[in-house]
Amino acid sequence: MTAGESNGADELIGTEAPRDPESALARLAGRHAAGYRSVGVMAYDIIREAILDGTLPPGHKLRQETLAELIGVSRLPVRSALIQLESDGLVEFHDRRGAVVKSLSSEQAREVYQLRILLETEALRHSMADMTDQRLARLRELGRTADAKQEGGDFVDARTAFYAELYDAARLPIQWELIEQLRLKVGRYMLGWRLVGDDTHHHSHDELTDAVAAGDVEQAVALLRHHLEGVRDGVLDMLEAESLAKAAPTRRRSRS
Amino acid sequence: MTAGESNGADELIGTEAPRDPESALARLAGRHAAGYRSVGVMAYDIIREAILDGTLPPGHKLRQETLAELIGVSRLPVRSALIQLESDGLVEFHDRRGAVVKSLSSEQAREVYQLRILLETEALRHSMADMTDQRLARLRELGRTADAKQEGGDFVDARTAFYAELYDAARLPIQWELIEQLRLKVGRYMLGWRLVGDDTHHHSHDELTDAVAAGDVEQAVALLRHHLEGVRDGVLDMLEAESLAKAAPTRRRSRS
DNA sequence: CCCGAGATTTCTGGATCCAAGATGCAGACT
DNA sequence: AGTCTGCATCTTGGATCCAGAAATCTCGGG
Repeated sequence: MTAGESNGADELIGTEAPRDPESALARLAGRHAAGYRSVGVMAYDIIREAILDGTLPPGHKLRQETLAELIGVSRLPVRSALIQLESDGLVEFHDRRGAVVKSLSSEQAREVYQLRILLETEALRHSMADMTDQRLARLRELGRTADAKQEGGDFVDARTAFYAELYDAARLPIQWELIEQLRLKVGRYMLGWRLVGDDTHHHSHDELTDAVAAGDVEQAVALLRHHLEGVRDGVLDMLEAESLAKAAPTRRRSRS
Repeated sequence: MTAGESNGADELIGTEAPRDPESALARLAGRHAAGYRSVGVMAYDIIREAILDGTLPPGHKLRQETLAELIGVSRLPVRSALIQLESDGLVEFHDRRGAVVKSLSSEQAREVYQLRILLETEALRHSMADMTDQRLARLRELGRTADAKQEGGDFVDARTAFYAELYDAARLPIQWELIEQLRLKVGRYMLGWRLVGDDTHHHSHDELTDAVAAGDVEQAVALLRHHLEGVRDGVLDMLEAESLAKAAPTRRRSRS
């Protein structure tokens, strides 16, 4: 690609199809432009978001130089960010050959959801023991928001807010941290979930809130488990589709 | 026991009392001197080990310059190491004021062990479903080693090896990763555990191996849970003692 | 004698520069 | 003609250098 067109490309791309990571990441960088204490965490946020929303697909090579100039900083904060992302399990370092976006195998996805079910149902049990009306009201609100946003960019954020509120009553910060880690690992694939999810789950957050409000622990746990299993299956389908697409890649037509 | 005797207690804890982190860390650096692909991971290993064996106590300020020249490298790989250690939950960054060794509150310790019980008993159940004689033999060996080493530097390593072998049959790499994270958080306090641990636990690994060999899942799970609860109580006592010691600090003699 | 404001000093965070290793291509040899 | 080896280039990893912010120390005032 010629350098002269990259300026215009930024203008043109308004659709949600991040064809080339270059311009898409530049837009992300623009949104995150101001108000950061250190550019290191800014770089971290930008790259993390880019991985999570699919701008940087699994397997993508992450060249420090490119990322640095796209974000508008030096290579050093990029390196910091990549190190953090490695600890988060989102990228993978190959010894002297740089970092790539980690991809998730079906087995790993299965294990992640197995663990999420284990940890989140446990958190739910603890949380329901200390539920307050006030919290319940907030939960209701957040649940409706999460159910409403079946798609869109802040789709994942809405869910995160709901579960954060739900489990927060348990006052188990380390457990929540682990849950967040696990959610992060599958976050990139949750975006495509609505593509395969059926209507069964469309009100799951509200239903769950009902069970919590009623104090029916077993029902709530069952709903949560069922919900997670549903999402898991969706993610597995997504992974399946993706591996198929990789096996038979779409033909790319040469540009004019 | 009075706080004034805490000096003597330090003698008990270790063969060598790491009075000043300087020289102790320099020795550590010497042991790790050679055979690393990158000095960044070397710095990580050294600092991590220093935190885990108590050379760098909780609350200690980690000045990059000092660490760098002690290890014998530049500040940059030290920064990388600190970032990784932050993700591991071992150090904590204060915005523009550098990093300190994270300390563990009683509540956090309790939560860690609650989670370890949850995750490890689950791993044990899965593991026992796929146990082989070969693995059992190795387990027996490692268990005896772990039981034998009630003290010493590689005390934690022996236990890690045992549990790694025990849970490995389950083929749950992510779950093991989480368990390792949790063990890391309390690793620094496990060193002092034997001081308060009673004889009840001295053969716990061997007993556990027996139950696993017998295929008695519930018995094995009960033993594991009991063992972890015992360690937890020891760690809590240790934390209690440490907070007392902090409240009544050792008298400081003026330097020459 | 104590408290506060300012200056100094120290330390972190970022940028630029340098060296070492890996990849890929081209040429030569079998 | 195919393959192996050597060279050029690219990219990461590390070191030194620079700027900004925070803590401390000191001096002056109350």
